[in-house]
Amino acid sequence: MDIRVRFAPSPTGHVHIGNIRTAIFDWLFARHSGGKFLLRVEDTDRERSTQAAIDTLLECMKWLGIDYDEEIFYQSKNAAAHLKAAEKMLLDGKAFRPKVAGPEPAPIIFKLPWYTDDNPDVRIAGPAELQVDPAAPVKISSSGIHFSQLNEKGKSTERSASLAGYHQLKILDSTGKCLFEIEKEIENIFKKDATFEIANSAKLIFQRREIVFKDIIKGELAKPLDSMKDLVIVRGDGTPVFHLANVCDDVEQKITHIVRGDDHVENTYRHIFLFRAIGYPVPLYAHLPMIVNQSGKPYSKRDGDAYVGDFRSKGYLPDALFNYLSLLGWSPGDDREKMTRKEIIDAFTLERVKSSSAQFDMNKLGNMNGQYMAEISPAKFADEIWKVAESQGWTAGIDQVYFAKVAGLMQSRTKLFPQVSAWKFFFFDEYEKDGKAVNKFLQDANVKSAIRKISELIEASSDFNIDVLQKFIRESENLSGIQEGKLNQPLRIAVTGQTTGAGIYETMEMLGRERTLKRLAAIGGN
RNA sequence: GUCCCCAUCGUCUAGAGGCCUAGGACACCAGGUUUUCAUCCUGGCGACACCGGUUCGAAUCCGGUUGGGGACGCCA
Repeated sequence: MDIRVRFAPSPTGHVHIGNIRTAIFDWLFARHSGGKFLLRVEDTDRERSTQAAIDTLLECMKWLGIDYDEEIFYQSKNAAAHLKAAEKMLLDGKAFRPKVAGPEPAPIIFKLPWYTDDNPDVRIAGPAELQVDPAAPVKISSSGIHFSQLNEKGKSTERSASLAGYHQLKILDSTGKCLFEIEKEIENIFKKDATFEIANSAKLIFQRREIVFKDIIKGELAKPLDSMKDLVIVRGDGTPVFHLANVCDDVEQKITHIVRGDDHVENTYRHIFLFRAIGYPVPLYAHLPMIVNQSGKPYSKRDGDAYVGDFRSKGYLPDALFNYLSLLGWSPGDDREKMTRKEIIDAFTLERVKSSSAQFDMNKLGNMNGQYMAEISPAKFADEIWKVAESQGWTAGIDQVYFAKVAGLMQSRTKLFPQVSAWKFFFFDEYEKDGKAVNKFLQDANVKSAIRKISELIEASSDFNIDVLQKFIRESENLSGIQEGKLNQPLRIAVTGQTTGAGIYETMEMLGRERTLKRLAAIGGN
């Protein structure tokens, strides 16, 4: 079989981390199996769909290296086919237009089929009974069954469902007397539009049927038909509804496997009927567990970090994010975590996807990103980080060769590209200083005089390199009675304004004699 | 409320009835390397939600309880 899967986002906002994870799993499955990965933009909600959202989606996919096969399929362009399918169902008696009061046109409603003997997805679950509120009549018509149930506290709640779930229905009153038998009236209901209102109903007994499918990830999933309703497939205004469009397009695109978030499980039960009604084999399903945020809640608009673009602008590497996301709800089965794209593709199977939800962990992503960062070649690192500095707008007049040297010094302690902004002290005399650290380390008179001594030693020397700098610092420490090494941190703050960074001797050497002396003089005083 | 789903360290996970005294990773703690910082190395802390059942044997199978999530639109 030629495997064909699709990623079908609706472009109504930014792509968030859950969406893109779905795309990643779809893509991984397609690439692993040698099938096709198709992109379908579900833009039937014309009011909320925007071109900007489509653009950012495409950009995020490209950034993460998720490529797609064939042309992008725009759902809105296939509306005619959706409507045609609905008309056909109307003609075949699989759908109907309810009578509506008022001038607005009626929608088209798909009717869950009454006769399901030839439908392998429907099975008999056994006899069932439901207590109903005798105060409210049970209403039965071609548009379904309507009744009220009493809860423990005696509160009455209304329910309606498709007739399809109520085979062999008998309605009994409180004495057990049968008031209605559905099999006797079913022809009248469907062919002659007969309606019934049965007062004093106390109990419904019927043969329960359920719709079943085998999910590749979750295993066998079933839902009783008596808890399902017929569904609108075309709105009163004549536009197709998601369910119809989605299924028609899957048929159109010859989709064989549907891999999507498990918030769609309930839709699947209905879509299976739609596939059958259209006469297309039901695809195989795999429902992915959700990703929840760091508080364990589903992602919502409030989770600023959820947008894929944010990860990019914060400096995360696409390969790191991809790798991390692939491990959310899936694992190769051994202890590997950091894996190349190819290793992930080779190891990926839907059967190994977990069925419980996974919590997003920034710490782990950060660690993963660090591992990828450490692998970047110095040249590429210098190149990438230059671009970031450029976008931060402070590269004018900076020598790129010198910049590359600084990058080489700083690479091992850079976790995220935007941290480059802390390097300005290498290039400018104006830079941010950590005021607290200055107060803490540079107030002591003895330290100041020791720093002054170092300046003198540097000035008197013709050499300026790591070795002599280290020697001078030790010498000054000894002269001032300061423990060896204790001058390092004050010096760092004096020349960089920061408490962290590369080795202090290397940093001073990189800065050069002139700048170093100038900054030391500003502290030690002369 | 009804229906559906889920449940192993704080987090991501390994685990297909005996290889489990439950393994790995992140985080955390301690020590070491780096005369700073980061990296790195070593060690430590730390979980089968609960109750029953099946079995010689259960994290694993079954039932129930609890907890969490999802779906119940002329949104997608």
